[in-house]
Amino acid sequence: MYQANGVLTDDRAIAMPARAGETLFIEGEACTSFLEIRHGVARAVDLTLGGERQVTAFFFPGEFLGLPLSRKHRYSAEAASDLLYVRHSSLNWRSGMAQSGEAEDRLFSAVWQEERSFMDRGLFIGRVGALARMAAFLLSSLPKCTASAGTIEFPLWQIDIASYLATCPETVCRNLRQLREMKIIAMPRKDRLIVQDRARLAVLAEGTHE
Amino acid sequence: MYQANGVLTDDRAIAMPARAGETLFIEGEACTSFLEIRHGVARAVDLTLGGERQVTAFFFPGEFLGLPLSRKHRYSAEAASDLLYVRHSSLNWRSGMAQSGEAEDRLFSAVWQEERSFMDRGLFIGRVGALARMAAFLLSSLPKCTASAGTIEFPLWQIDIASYLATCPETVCRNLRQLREMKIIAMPRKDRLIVQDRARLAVLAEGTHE
DNA sequence: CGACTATTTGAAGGGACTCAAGGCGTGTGG
DNA sequence: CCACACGCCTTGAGTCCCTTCAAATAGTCG
Repeated sequence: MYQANGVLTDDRAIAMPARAGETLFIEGEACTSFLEIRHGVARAVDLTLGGERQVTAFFFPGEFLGLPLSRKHRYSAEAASDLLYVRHSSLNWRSGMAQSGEAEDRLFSAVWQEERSFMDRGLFIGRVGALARMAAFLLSSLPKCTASAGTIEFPLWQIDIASYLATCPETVCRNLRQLREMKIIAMPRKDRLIVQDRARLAVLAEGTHE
Repeated sequence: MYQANGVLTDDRAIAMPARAGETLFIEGEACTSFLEIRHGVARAVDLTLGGERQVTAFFFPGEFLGLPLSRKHRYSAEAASDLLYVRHSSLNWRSGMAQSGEAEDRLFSAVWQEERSFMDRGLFIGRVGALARMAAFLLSSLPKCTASAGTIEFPLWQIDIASYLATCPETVCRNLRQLREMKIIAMPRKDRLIVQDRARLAVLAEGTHE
């Protein structure tokens, strides 16, 4: 089924479906496989000892998660929306390591993409003001979503966005409403989004400092 | 100077000094080398388009940063304190990739450590309450610092901590004072720290929920 | 000794969280 | 097919924590 030169990009692999909320893998579990998102969004979840739950990253179509950097999974992953994903064998990952050149570069670029996903969250939350955080998040995430004719599929629950942006669901709701009233975005459906004024969204993302 | 089996752990490598504030490498620069911290603390810095500056990670003795996952450095790094570090060649990194077994595991564990550093920031900032963020940060960072007889070297500027924890310097100062007044920590000098009540520090890190 | 930066402390104001209640959508069972 | 239950979204009001602004002190380097 798999070929060495297709470790990360075997289009013939069969995509598996998952319903929103379904668990994909659990922290501590053996790292026998890693995932590639084909459609929908997955979320990385971290539980602190006190029982607090945080969404630490979102993974969009084309992105990888659960890469076998260690023997056990380093975080838990769930379907944030209905999902299509491919489960790749970690064995092929290791064999691809032995190769050099293009195959090696693809592996590293996948690792960097995963690392970047976690790094981004810090950059978003680090901004002053909940609206700036929301704007920065949208600006960065929307290009990764599947879109058609300007309408972007954005199948995230506000509860997940709130946990990800370290705010409360009410604030997320109010911020989205404000962006709509400012004619910066439009939401024809709950899971559809249109960016009407990308420039002003970028200004908001920079924070309220001026 | 370097040997293949010592790609990441060549103790004979000569440690270079750097003064606090000195730039180690810059985002976008070619990835010809990566760094290992021997003494002191380094910081990863990210500049947004609006000129905002964020400290996105700290790197403590024994940790690696600037790993050559891509051709160009993915973030900037500076000395957060006076520093001793080793500059490793990225060429040796690539050669170590070809090996299997223990050498390969060490490489992956270095990558995971770097990724974890960025992930941790999100987990800290994600907590409710500035005191909880500070407590969680201390609890996680202090074991990585060099210590002797219970006194921990903690050479971080409060301004850096504030940027890292997405708060203002005044709040960092007030939180540290509060921790001192609660007899949870002591600071015999500005860059020295003693944990007097680790258990209560852990309670605070869980947040003010109950 | 003097300039600069970091830390400390105080006061005031605002933004986000909490609490509470109602509306909406989806899926289930009768 | 309809009624109901459940969870998510929405909206409002009040409170508190953190930020901002301001000023004084401590520390560092020349």
